Amino acid sequence: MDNQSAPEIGGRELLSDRIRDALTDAIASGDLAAGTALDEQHLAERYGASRTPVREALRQLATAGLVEIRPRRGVVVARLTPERIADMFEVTAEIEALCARLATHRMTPLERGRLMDLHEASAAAVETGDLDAYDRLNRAFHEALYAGTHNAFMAEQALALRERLAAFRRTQLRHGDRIRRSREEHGEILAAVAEGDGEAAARRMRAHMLRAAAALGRYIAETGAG
Amino acid sequence: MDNQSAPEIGGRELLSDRIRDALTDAIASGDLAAGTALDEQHLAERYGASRTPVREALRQLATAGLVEIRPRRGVVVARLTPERIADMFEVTAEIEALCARLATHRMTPLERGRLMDLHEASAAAVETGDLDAYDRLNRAFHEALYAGTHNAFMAEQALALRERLAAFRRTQLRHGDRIRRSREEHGEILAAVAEGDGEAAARRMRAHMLRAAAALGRYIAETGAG
DNA sequence: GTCGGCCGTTCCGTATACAGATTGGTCGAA
DNA sequence: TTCGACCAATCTGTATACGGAACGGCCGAC
Repeated sequence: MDNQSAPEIGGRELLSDRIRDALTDAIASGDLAAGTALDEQHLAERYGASRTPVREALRQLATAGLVEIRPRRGVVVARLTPERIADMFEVTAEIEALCARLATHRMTPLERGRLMDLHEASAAAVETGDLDAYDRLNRAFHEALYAGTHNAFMAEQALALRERLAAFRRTQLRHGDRIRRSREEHGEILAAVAEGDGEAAARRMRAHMLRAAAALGRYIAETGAG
Repeated sequence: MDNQSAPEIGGRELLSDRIRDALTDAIASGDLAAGTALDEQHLAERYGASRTPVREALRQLATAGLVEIRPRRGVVVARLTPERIADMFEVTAEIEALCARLATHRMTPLERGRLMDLHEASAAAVETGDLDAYDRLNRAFHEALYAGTHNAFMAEQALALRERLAAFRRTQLRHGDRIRRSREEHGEILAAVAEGDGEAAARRMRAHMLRAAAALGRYIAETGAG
C-alpha cells in the first residue's frame, strides 16, 4: 500500500473530528476506493491515534453516508457511484429550490436587503477573480436563503446537506467562467425573490444547482474520480 | 411503564443501540426535559454499562438532533419546542410532497400498480380498525413513493426523516376517524399520481402530511408534552 | 462590598485492556 | 475430490484507566 498521502493532521480541535475530515477527504478524492474495508486498528496506527477516536470518526462518516457499518462485521467505504452522487445533487437542488420558494414568501424586508447586499458584494469578487472571497459570499447567499425560510430545522438540514457535498464541490468553481455564470444566476434568483414569485425563485434555484452539478459531473467524468 | 428506577434494556443487539433507543424514548416522552445536562458517567451507571457505549449513543442522538454536544462541555437535551417540532413536520411535509411529485413522473407501471395494491389492501384495515395493519400499509404506501423517485439518496433521506419523527407520531392515528381520513387522502394522492399530475400529487401530499401534523399538534398541546 | 485571580473538583477526550463473535483455513470423512 | 466441522487468527464491542480542560468556590485586593 502506497502511503503517499501522509496523515498529517495537526491542530487543536478534536482528534476524532480531524480523523473524520481526513477520512472524508480520502474517500471523496478516491484515495479510498468504494468497497474498501476499513480496519479500526490499521486506521488508528495510520493516523497515530488509538481506536477510540477512529471509531467516533467512522460513526460520523456512517451517518454522513460515506461508509457503511455492519455490526460486528466491520466498516466498508460506501459505493459512491456517479449515479449516487447525481442523486445527492438532485436532492440538494430540490432542497435549495424549496428553501428559495419558502424564503421568498417569508423573508423580512431586512433579510431581503441583506441578501441584496451579499449579491452586490460578490460583484467585486467576480471582477478580481477572488475565488475564496466569492466562495464565502456564495455560501452566505445560500445560507441567507436557508435562514429566510424562518424554519430552523429546514436551515439545518439544508446546511448539513451542503456540508456533505462540499468535498465533491471543492473544485467546481475553478472551471472556466463558472463564477460569472454563478453570480448571474444568483441575480436571476434574487430578482424572483424581490418580485415575490416563489415558484420562479424555486425553478431558477433548481436550475442553478443543477448547472453547478453538471459542471462538477463533467469534472468527475474527466478525472475518473468516485 | 415503570421506568421510574432502572430502565431495563434487555436484548441481543448492540448495547449502544439499545441505550440510544432508550434515550430516544426518554427524550421524546418528556422524561428528559429540554436543557437537561446528560452526564456520561451517570448515564452509564444508570443503564448498567460503561461510558463507551453511552458515548456512541449520545453521538447518534446528536446527529439525530435530539441532543446537543459542546466539545469538552458536555451534552444537553435539545430544546424540542412546539415551534421546532412544527418546523420538523413542515420539512417532512415538503419532502414527502417532493417525493410524490418526482415519483409521479418516474414510477414504472409496475410500481404504480403496487402502489394501488397497497391502497386497496388498506381498505380492509380501515374497516376492521386494525391500527397496526394500517400503520404498516401506510408506511409501505409512503415508502413506495420514496422508491418511486428512483433516487436512492432521496429515498434514504425521506425514510430517515420519517424515522426521526416516529417517536412524536406514535399516537397520531389513535384519534377519532383520522385513519379513515388518512386513507381518503391517500386515495386523492393516488389519483393525481395515476393522472400523471405531479404538482397535484405534491400539493395533496403536503396537505396530507400537514393535517396529520396538525392532529398530532393538538394532541401535544393537550398533554403538554415537549 | 465587589471584582479578579487562584485552586480544586468534576467531567470529557483519549488510550489501553479484555471478551465474544466472525471469518478463513485446514483436516478428516464420505 | 468434495463437503462439513472444528480451530485459530483477527477484529469489533465493551470496559477501565489516565491526562487535561472547564466550571465553581474561595480568598485576597481595591
